[in-house]
Amino acid sequence: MKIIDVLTEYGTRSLDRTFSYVYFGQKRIEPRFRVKISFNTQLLMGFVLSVRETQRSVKELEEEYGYSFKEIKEEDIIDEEPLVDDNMMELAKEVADYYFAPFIGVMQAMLPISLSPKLSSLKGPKIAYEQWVRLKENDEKGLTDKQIEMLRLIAGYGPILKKECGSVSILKKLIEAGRVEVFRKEKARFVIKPEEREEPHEMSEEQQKAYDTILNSEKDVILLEGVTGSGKTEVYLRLSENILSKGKSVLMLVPEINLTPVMVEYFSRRFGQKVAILHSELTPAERYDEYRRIAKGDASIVVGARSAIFAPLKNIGLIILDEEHVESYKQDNSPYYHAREVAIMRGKREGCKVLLGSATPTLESKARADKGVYGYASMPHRVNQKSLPPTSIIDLSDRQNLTKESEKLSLPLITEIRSRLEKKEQVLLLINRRGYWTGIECPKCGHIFTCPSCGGNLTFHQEDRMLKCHHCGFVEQYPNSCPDCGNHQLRRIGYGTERVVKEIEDLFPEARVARMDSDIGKVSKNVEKILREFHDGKYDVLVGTQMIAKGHDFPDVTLSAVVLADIGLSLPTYRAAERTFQLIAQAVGRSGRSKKDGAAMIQTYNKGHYAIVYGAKQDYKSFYLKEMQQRRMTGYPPYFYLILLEFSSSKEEKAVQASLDFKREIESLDIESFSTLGPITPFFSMNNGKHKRNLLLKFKKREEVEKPLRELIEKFTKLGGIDISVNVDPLDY
DNA sequence: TAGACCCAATCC
DNA sequence: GATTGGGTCTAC
Repeated sequence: MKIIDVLTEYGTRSLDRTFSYVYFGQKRIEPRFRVKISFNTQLLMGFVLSVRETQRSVKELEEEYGYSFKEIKEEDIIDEEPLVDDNMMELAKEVADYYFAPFIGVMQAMLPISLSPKLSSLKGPKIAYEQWVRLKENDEKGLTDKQIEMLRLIAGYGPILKKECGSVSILKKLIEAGRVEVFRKEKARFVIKPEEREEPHEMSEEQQKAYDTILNSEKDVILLEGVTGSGKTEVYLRLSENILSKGKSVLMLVPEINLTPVMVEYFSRRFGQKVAILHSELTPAERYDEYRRIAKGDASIVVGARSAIFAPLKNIGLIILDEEHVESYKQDNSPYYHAREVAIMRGKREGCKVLLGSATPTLESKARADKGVYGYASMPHRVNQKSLPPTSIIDLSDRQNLTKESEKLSLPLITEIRSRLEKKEQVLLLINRRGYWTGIECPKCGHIFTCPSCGGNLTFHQEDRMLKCHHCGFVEQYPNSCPDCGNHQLRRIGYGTERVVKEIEDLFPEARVARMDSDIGKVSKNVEKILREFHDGKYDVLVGTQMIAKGHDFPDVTLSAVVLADIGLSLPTYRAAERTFQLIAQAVGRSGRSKKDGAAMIQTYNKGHYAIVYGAKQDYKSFYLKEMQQRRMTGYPPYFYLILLEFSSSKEEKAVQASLDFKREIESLDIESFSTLGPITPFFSMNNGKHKRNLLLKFKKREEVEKPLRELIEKFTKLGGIDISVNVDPLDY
C-alpha cells in the first residue's frame, strides 16, 4: 500500500499544504502526477508531491495520524508521466517562496491549461493524432494495378497521411498483404509558416563589440543598453546562433507577441522549424502543441511572452529578455511574478547567462549594472548612423500655442503635420488613453459617471456610443442625460485616441487616418493588418496608444508626437516619471528611421518636468541620475524593496482592522530600515463584494523581512474572514 | 417554528 | 475554494 501526499487545486494560503490518501493499485503513480481526489464533499484535482510505501494498515495509520484516509483508485490517475521535471519543480518552489504565493498556483501558471493541475484541465485539448501510412515491404508481386499505384505513391513519398492515400479498400488490401502499415502520429495544429530563410547580416563594429562583451562576460546577468534602431535584434540572433552551435537552446522573451511579430519573423527566418512560439493569442490547442513540441526537444529556440519563461526547454544556453523595462513582464494577478526575476532564477539553475535588452532600462536593472552586479554592454548609435530626430517640447499652458482650430493639437504641431502630409510623409501620434472622452460629469448636480462595479471613471467611446470602464470591463449605454437630475448638458472631460482621430479628420479631411489601441487590438488580426497597411503607406496618420510605439519600423514616418505627455505623470505610482520618459523615448525613436529626416514633438503642461525634458533629449543617463535621486529621497526601488499587501474581506471593518493590526504588529518588530505606508483605501476599494485595504511595506533587507512576514501572514490568515494577497515588487504605488 | 442569514470550521 | 452545520434572527 502507498500513501499519496497531494496538493489540492485550490491556490489559497490555508490550503497550501498536502493531504494524504491511500492507494492500493498497481498502475504507476508518482510525484508530479495529477490525480482526481475526493476532498471534503467535492471532487477535485490533486497534484502528487510524494508517494510513500507503507506496510501498515489503514487502521493503524488512522490511529497514528488522527484522521481518516480516503482512497485514490487506479482510474483516478490522470498522467502517465510527470508533468514537469525536477528542475522546473524546484523553480516553481523558488518562485512560490519569493512571491509568497501558494505553490499550486505557481504550478498552474507554469503549465498550459490542458496540463494544469485543476479539474477543468480535463476539458482542455488533448494530444491530437493523425493516421499515417508507411511502407513495410516494397514488393509489387501479385498486386493489382490500382494497388501498385498506391504502393508506389507510398514508397515514393515516404509516410503519407492515410486520408491522402485515396481508396480505403485498396489500402486495406495493401495492409492485409503486409506491404504497408498504419501508424499514429501526433498532429501539430500550429504550424509556423515557412518564412524565407535569411542569412545573417554583417554586424556593425558596435554590434560586434556588444556581442563579444556579452559572450565573454563573467556575469550571470548582462544588461544590453541600446538605443532604438541600434540593431539589438541582430545581436540576439547572432548570440542565438552561437549558442545553438554549441548544441544548446535559447529562450527568447518578448513583451507581447502580437505587438512584436517582427521578432518572431526574424527568428523563424533565421532558424526555421527549430523555433517554437508561445503567446497569448494561440488557441489552447495550439499552445498545448507548442508546449509538447518543446518538451519533446523538437524546438531549440522558444520565442514567447511572459509565461514562456516556464517553457519546458532543456539544456538552455541563453535566456534573452527583450525590452526588459516593459511592465507586461509582471503578471497582474496571483502569483504576481515578474518574468525578469524568474529568468534570473532559471538562468542560475540552468547555469546559463541572462541577457536583458532595452533602450530605456528600468532603474533596477541599470543600477545593478552600475554596481557591477550585472554585466553591461551598450550600443549608443543607430545602425544607419542617423542621429535621433530633433525634438521640441510644446507648452500647452501657453495659450499662444493653441488656436480655435483645435484644443487638443497645438499650432506648431498642426503646422508640422500639414507640412509632413504635403510631402507625402507619415505621422505618428501617441496618446496613452483609449476612448473619446475619458470622463463625463453633470455640471448641474455634480454627478460623475462612475463604474458601478469598481468605482472607476467611465470612458465614453464614440465608436459604439458606450460608456466603458477601462479597469474592470463594465459597459453601459450612454444615457444622454444625468441619471440624478435629468440635465441634458453633460460635461465631457479628458480625451483619448478616438477624440484625437476626430480632431485630425476635422483639420485634415483629406488625410487617411488609422487608429490603433487595445479596443482595436481585441481582434488581433486587426493589429497586424493596420500596422502593415500603415507600413505600406495606406494611411498618412496613425493615432494610437503606447502599443504603436514598440518595436515597429515605419520607414516613412518623419514626425512622431506625444499628444499629451502628462497623462502618465499624474498616475499614482512611483514609476510615473519612468513611464513617461520611456513613452517619450519610444515616440522619438519611431521617427526618421530611414533616409528622410525626422522630427518629434511633445505636447505637455509640464514643460519643465525632468522626465519630459530628458525624454525629449533622449538623455537616458541624466534622467537615470535624477530619478535615482528621487527614488532615494522618497524611499522607492531600487533603494528600497516593496511588498504590497492587500487585505480583503466581505466585512469592511475586518479589512480595516486586519490591516491596522498587521501594520502595528510588523512595525513592533523593529526591523532595520523598515517602514509601512497605509493602510490605504485603494482606488478600486471594492471588488465582487469584497472590501479592500492596502498596506505597502518598504524595506532594505529582504532577508530580515522574509521570515517574520511569512509568519504574520500565516497568523492573520488563520484568523479567518480575511484574505491577504501579496504582491512582491509591485509596479504601482 | 420553519426558513433565512451568517460565520467559523473543515477538508486527508 | 466550497460546503456544512450550528447559531441567531425574523416573520407569521
